[in-house]
Amino acid sequence: MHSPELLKGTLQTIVLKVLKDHGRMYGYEITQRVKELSGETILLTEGALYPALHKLEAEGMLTTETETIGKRVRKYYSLTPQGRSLVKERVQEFVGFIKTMGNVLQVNVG
Amino acid sequence: MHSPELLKGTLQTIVLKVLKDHGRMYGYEITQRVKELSGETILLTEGALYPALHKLEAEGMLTTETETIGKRVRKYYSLTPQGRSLVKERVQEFVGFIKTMGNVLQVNVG
DNA sequence: TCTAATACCTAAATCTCTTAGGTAATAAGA
DNA sequence: TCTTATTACCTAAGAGATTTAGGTATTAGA
Repeated sequence: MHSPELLKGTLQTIVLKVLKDHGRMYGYEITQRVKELSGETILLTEGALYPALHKLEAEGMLTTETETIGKRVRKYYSLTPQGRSLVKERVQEFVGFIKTMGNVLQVNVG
Repeated sequence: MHSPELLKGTLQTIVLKVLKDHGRMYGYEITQRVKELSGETILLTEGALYPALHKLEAEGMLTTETETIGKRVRKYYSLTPQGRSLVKERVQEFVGFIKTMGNVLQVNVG
């Protein structure tokens, strides 16, 4: 597990990008996908994830559909057009930040 | 200016690394050096910097010497041996985090 | 002489996240 | 069949790092 401090501020970016690449996903699925992509080092906590999803939905970045599998309910999230723009923005922002940090820390981050 | 959210958790790493590369520095000098290295995009706030320096000093990572230039006081910070170890650790941690994020976001961060 | 820059500092508020709790269905193993 | 782990959603209190906003004072420049 990475120092959780570094993760701050990246949650939205991660969620949006994973949704863009994979399409329609539900909350629990997102945590599993991120866990896998990160080699078990990024373990999203539900206490952070669900409020983040709700916030993005309230802002019009995501839409939801509820599906019932057996008696269990799943809430699927998809990007809206606005959400798609936001992903690009956030990812670019992150890449820019990394380049800057590479200069400041004098390290190769490639 | 980068989204300040991304900066969270990186302040200590930045301060330590800049001190390692440049040697003995005072607070204001650190803000200016980081500003310069980052192409004016990382502007450390004093409200974050000074408490961070004090904390690192209290933890034995930094030592201080006060110097008076005219009537103005400067407080110089230097890394202790422990501080030197911490820099390596923090920078490695950051680089690892970036690599992981590269996988999660499917982007080239080099 | 007024403002900007240099130089230090603290404290309240803010924001994000962790921790810790709650509910419930399904799968797997003893 | 009983128990535990996993799946699946959620909220709220607390913690921690940073911003915002304030304070003091010297020096340089217009």
